[in-house]
Amino acid sequence: MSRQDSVADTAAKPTARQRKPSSAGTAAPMDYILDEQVGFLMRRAQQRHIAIFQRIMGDDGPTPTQFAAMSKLSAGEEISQNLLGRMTAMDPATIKGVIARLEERGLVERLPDPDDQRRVRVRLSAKGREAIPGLLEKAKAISAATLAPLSREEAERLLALLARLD
Amino acid sequence: MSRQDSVADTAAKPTARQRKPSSAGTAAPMDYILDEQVGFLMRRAQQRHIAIFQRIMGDDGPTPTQFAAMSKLSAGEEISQNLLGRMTAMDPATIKGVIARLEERGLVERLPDPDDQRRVRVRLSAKGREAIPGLLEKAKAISAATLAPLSREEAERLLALLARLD
DNA sequence: GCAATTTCATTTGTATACTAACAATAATTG
DNA sequence: CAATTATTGTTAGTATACAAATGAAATTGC
Repeated sequence: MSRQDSVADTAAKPTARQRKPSSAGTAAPMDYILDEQVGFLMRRAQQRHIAIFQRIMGDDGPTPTQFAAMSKLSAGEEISQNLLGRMTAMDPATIKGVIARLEERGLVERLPDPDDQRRVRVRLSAKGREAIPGLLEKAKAISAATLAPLSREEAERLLALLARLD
Repeated sequence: MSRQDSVADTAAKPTARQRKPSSAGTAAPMDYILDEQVGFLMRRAQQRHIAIFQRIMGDDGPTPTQFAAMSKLSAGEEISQNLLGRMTAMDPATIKGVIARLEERGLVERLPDPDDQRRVRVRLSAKGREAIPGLLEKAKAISAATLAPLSREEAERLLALLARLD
């Protein structure tokens, strides 16, 4: 059941352009094709990636941002919450929720920083550390599955180009 | 230059970032560098794109998904809400909220479909139609600014590669 | 013609993500 | 040292996103 093909099912979209006979009062269509814009293509590619992520990580697995935080914490050091957010490209408000949910699931611990009363130090719990090897294995499979439509050279080119867009 | 696989296999790995002296009971770090994974790079590129989008559209402008819906509606025809969602890569639950917010702002109208009692037909309002030319102009600027770090050839290559990831 | 299935839209719940405003604490500087 | 500024973390609010469940309406399959 479930798995209602979300968006990708039977194409309601002809690959052809969105042409419209220049009719009376309608605004001129201009030459703007949504489906070819970088933002739209990135959104769709990410939707597919996230679906792959959830399929491989499983229902009780971490979300992409939760895994990103755990991955950075797996280096072993305690990191302040905000710094961890910067390392994983998350806003302070966003990383707060991510860490809260990881803490609820017993995967990370939050400790006061003795040197700075403002800071909260975050680290993996024992349970979190034990989960890391399996998660890394799955994360590699996720990256591979996401890039599967491309050859190795194409994938390398894509990653290089994406890296320049930030 | 063939640096690493990033695709599937566990191969030899030079250039270790994320150093970790193999200490006691900690899990082995493996060769997984978050910052080089396709999902992380796409998330960052999209964050930048959305920031550009908001800057150019302005504070009272549409969001990316709101604009996507308006862009498809600008062809002039009335479309059912779910079909519009498929055309813009949005879940039925997602497109519902997008259309509701556009309706609150008077940019679209929702009408019952006389031929199908289940359907809601959506179309641009007069105010929405008037806004379209300016929005399309800005949308072009947004795509250009997002791709600004790349040459034209690189941008074309990126778009072609992204289009194959969906 | 009618039961089974599918489609459409909605509602609820969870999880990003960002802005803005805020309080507490550190760091800087005059 | 006092005043200013910066950093850290939190809360509230808005807007995607998707899963799952539901009810109503249309199609189909026999």
